[in-house]
Amino acid sequence: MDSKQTILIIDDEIQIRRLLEINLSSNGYRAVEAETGKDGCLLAASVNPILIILDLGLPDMDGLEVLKKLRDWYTGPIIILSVRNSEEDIVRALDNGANDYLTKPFRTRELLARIRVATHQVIRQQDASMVFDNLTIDLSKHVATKNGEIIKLTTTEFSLLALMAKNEGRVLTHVYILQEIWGYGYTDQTQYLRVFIAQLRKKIEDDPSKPTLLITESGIGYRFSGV
Amino acid sequence: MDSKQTILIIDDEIQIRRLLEINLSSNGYRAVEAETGKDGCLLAASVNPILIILDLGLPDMDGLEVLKKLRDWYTGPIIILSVRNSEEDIVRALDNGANDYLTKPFRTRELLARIRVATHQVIRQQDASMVFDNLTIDLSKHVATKNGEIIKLTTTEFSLLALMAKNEGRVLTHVYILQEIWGYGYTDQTQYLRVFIAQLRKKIEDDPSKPTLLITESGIGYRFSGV
DNA sequence: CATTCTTTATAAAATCTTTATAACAAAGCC
DNA sequence: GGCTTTGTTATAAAGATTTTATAAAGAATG
Repeated sequence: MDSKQTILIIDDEIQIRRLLEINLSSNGYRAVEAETGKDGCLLAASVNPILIILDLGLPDMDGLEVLKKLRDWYTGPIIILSVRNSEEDIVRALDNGANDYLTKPFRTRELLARIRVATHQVIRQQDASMVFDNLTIDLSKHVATKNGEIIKLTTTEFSLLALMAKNEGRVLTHVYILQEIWGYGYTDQTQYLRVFIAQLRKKIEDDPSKPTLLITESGIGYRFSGV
Repeated sequence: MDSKQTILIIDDEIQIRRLLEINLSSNGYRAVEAETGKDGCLLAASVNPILIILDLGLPDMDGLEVLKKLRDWYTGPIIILSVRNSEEDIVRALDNGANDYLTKPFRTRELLARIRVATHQVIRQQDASMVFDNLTIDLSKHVATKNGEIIKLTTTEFSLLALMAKNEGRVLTHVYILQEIWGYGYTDQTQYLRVFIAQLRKKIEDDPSKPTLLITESGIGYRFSGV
């Protein structure tokens, strides 16, 4: 259940990328790198990073153009890393959507602190709430309610319910669910799953003996039905 | 009261204040000035500025202390302006709630651009006072009351309560709370948290053994329930 | 010195894992 | 059809493990 936060680095200097990669990954982030502005824009769309570090001196296109292009859709923080030190460059970058501006050579620990500041202040609201009839599941608040009342769910129960609900209508196999919730070593522990499905049904079904939300697909797995 | 947005300057150098005042007011802001940390904290509470510019080298108290004091309740952006240029100072300020850090001498247009960035991205929390049934929490006055009577809370206790209440209904993980209250080096000191939650419950819950405000989410963290 | 924070110890509670057993359904056989 | 066999699922409950609550002692702070 590991989900490291991804930071995208757009810089053509291999040394800078290497340095950043080491520092970011040792601080719990996952670093994804792009050498050109074009690649950077494409990667940003596919990896959905929590933050982008952008060099202004790219070989293929002007950094400011990359910044504007990213800002067309990307709402997360963008930190500029550049050798350009003129006030004009800085002001222009900041006024075009950059959240911060550091000049090269930069200090690693300061950059990390500025990354913390930038990622902290943004409230990233994925549309994290799902509603099914009288059942709601709020992924960001980590809370589920039935008929308006909070249902007490353990960590594993909540993860399982969330996984099922996120795949509403789709049959998920035992193996798939076990992998997602318990991990790779547990794919043959079908009994765990049975126990937890029964547990969940007791908590969310109107009549646990006649489940309408967590449907058994015999021989295959389970399906969440939101109707 | 005019409609201009107020920026609070806390700096003991009259030249800096004069310079900032001219630049800010010619850019549509209203500048309010304080010479000491103490005055700054008081003024911040009374004028409710959209942004605070804080010098770290104040005569009466350490700038970092002022920053921490402000951050107990002030949720708007704080930009540090300081002659101190060491990485350690910068990182410490940023990790203690500063949104940006500029070294003196600074460039006016860059500062203005950074002010624009900071004021744009922050979603301002207006209400400095929160009411839950018979419990009230006043962030700016730094006071909590229960059934009208003031509850004596230590700094850490108050910060913890305020953090929980600000995120009412949301489950906050141990790690998140520890980071917010104690800082980055304390994410595995879950025991601290337990001790302080127990302490708080004794003070704010009707029956500490059956908490209704500070709810345990076993294996995850805690949740504040304002109902 | 009093207050607050940190650390330790231990009891209690909650959760997860494992086992046991019952229920059910489909398939094959007499 | 009725019966057994076989494979699958449901559920309760015991045991093991993890997590939490709380008091209290020690350290630091002012």
